[in-house]
Amino acid sequence: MQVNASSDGHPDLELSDTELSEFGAGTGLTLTEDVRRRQIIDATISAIAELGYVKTSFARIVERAGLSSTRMVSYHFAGKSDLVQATLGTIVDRQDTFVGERLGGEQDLRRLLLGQLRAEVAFLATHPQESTALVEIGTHAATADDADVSAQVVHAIRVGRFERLLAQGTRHGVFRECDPQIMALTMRQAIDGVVLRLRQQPSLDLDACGRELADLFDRAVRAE
Amino acid sequence: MQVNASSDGHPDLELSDTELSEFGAGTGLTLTEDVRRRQIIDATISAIAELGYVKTSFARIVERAGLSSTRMVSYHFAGKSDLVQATLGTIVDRQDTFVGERLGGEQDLRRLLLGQLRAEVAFLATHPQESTALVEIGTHAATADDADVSAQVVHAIRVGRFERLLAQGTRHGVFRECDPQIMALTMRQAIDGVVLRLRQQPSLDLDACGRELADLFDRAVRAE
Amino acid sequence: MQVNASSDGHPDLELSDTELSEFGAGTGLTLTEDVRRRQIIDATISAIAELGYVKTSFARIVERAGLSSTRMVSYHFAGKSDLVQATLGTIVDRQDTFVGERLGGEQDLRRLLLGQLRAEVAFLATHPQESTALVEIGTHAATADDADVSAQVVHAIRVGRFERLLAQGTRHGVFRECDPQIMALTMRQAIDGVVLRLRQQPSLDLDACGRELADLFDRAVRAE
Amino acid sequence: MQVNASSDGHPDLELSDTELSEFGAGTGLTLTEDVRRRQIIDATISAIAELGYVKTSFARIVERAGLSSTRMVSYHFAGKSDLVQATLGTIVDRQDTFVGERLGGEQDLRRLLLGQLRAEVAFLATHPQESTALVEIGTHAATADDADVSAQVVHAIRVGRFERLLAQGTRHGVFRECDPQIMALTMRQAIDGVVLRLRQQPSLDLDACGRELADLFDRAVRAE
DNA sequence: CATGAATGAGCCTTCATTCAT
DNA sequence: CATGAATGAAGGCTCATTCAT
Repeated sequence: MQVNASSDGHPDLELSDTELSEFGAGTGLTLTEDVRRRQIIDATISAIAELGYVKTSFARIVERAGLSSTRMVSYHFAGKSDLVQATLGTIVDRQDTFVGERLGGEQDLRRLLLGQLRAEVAFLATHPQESTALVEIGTHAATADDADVSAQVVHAIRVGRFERLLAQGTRHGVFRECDPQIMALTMRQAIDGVVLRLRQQPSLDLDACGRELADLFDRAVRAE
Repeated sequence: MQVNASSDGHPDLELSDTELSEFGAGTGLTLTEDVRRRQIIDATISAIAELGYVKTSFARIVERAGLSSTRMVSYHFAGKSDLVQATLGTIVDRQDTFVGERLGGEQDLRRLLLGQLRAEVAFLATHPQESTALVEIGTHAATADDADVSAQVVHAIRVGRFERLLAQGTRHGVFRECDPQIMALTMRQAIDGVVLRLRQQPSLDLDACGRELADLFDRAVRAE
Repeated sequence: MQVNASSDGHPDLELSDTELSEFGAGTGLTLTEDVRRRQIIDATISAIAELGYVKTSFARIVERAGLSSTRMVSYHFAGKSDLVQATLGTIVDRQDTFVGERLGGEQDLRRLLLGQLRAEVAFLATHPQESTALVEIGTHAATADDADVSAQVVHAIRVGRFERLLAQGTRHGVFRECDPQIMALTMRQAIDGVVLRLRQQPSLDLDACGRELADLFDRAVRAE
Repeated sequence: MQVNASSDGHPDLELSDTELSEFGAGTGLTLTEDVRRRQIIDATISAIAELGYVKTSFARIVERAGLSSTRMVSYHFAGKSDLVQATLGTIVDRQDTFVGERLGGEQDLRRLLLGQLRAEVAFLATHPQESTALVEIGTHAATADDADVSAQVVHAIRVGRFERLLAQGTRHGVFRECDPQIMALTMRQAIDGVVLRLRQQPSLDLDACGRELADLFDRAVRAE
């Protein structure tokens, strides 16, 4: 994955889906993933999901992974930044796989957009920890210059797909004229809002949420 | 701002909005309690906005306020939690005042809802630091059980108004049937998304954003 | 009261009962005691009794006294040391008065010694806070060179009486030959032990304790 | 030392008594965990003995141990509480060993009781720092609810043995009928009193003290 | 007689990282 | 491949005291 390389016009948020799904592999991981790395990453996901990004430290991670010392983490990852990046990549991969299976070879742009929305909410239902961790990482990446992962990257990954679908749909007359950046961002934020809500209200009916959001944005984008 | 109600007027932050910001750095003067608190709160807002919630410490705050030691902060506030709470209250007050002036005595529910949306985006244009800090505080309040401010409180403040307007509008047939919780949450998240976006793209046309969001949600909620 | 001046032979622990009871007055207090000082001292006693010497700070004291700021304490007392000294004096005065009334004009040395023992335990029953605070102050005075009150002074006050009675009794053949220092110290510690025990076992039968201790030391000191 | 039982053998302090005290200051060497812990504990004992419990901080401890930073302490111990607990355990172990050697296989209850008394005073003569630190820890454990070590535990350790010997002796008719709690507590306090006294009067003849106390309690408990 | 404001030093703890095997 | 040991920096907080009215 190359963050700054893009195939066509848009400023700096253009990453093909193929490139994006390679994100998790960037540090040398292959299909025969290092078991230790995976163990640590899973512990990181659970820690971030349950403690929040801020309270997640090497100490908390090794506790969950049942490792002997924090040295284990810094041995397998270059640093905190690297660990977060790898964790982010892993989550994105899993979500991509999940969503990809759901969408199949769907070609209709409208069904593709709304399907993406609902699939991401469905992913939240089956992978609450990954989803929560993803939002946490995204949120904190946005904060500081020396953040552990680039805000640009996370944003591109998480908003880009919606943006491309919208722009394409508008060009084909499927969707009305609108600012795809704002609309995509709102979609992203809407899903993340559900993630946040789920924390305070674990009984939340996610299926209904998915339908509600799909309906909401269907009305918001459809050509008149 | 009152935490449990929808009306205005925060218990201990009722200072007039006259300018106090010129009380600057390291004068050595002993200021009156209220002025000092305000000075510290303003430094806190700017610190959170620029550094993010996590990197904002007493040390960073006193640097910005030009105070002698971090002791100054813990002298005027019971603790970090108290400071954050007071900061939150101050920001919400300022936003309430701003939005209140914009909306005037507007009675029409639709114009009230869309006006609230656009006014909050307008507030972001004139008060970017307050807006950013507000999102940061809200985000981190959602994280941990022992957060400095209650997630419930922040959520109620920031989402409640939209939710009430939506429920009311639906009852009166102005808006279509929809889940007011999800819709209100999405509005909240949409605005916060713009705040986040502004950080990476300071040239963002906020006026256009406001219109875009108003249009988006107008389509999403209007009775058919 | 003059700590170092003594009327007769023993090294540095000789203070007449009269001198001792003036201890509390040494800082200018008269019968028409300053109300504020008394208020602060009482708050100090209760704080030390309930929180322990270590956790007792100006902040805790003003809380209990309902005063506005710690400045109130440092205004009425030269410093922490002065406050502790005055508190110690007040407690010793109260105990002296209590014990004095109990012993009346008793002349018999054995009854005087055992009566002192039992009276001090009785004081503990009616004045648990004063007693606890007294032990706390005594204990912590013994610790460091720059302690708030001189260990010598506290020791002289609290052990001296027993020592003099013992020495006198031995001279008159009422008590057996023994080291009056060790014996007096043990008496002091025995009573203090009851104070400590009372904390963990508030249901303790203090009357029985008093009898038990009196019996114990009666056997320990009586001439054979 | 086992907290809940009367026998010996502390769970994690079973290091042999071979001399390790020459592992001195700032060698820069990385020592094995156990040795480092012992070094820190010894520094803690000396600090508490000389400065008192209250003034003993991580900073004072690392000074004495010649370590580079306070981080060294929190690296080897879970926290202050853990350090105090380990220190307490170490001291009790040393005293148990010392007293055990002195008493040998003594079976006679009276000689066992008085021997215990004298052996503890003898321990004070050879291990003044341990003894002083022990009293300091015990005193401060008794104070607050969130003390570093439980008052119950310390009391059980330090008074329990006397109490059991007394109860047993009374059952066998060796000692008179008396309240074993009060009597044991008084013995404990008597020995602690000598510890306190030694601070102010280092020339104290501890051998004489031991004899005096043994005589005192022999008279106090013997069957008539 | 009383008060508010300010202060520097110290506390224990947690952090991610580096140095050695 | 794995580990133990060590580290400096920073965190929020409490302390008794002093400076001004």
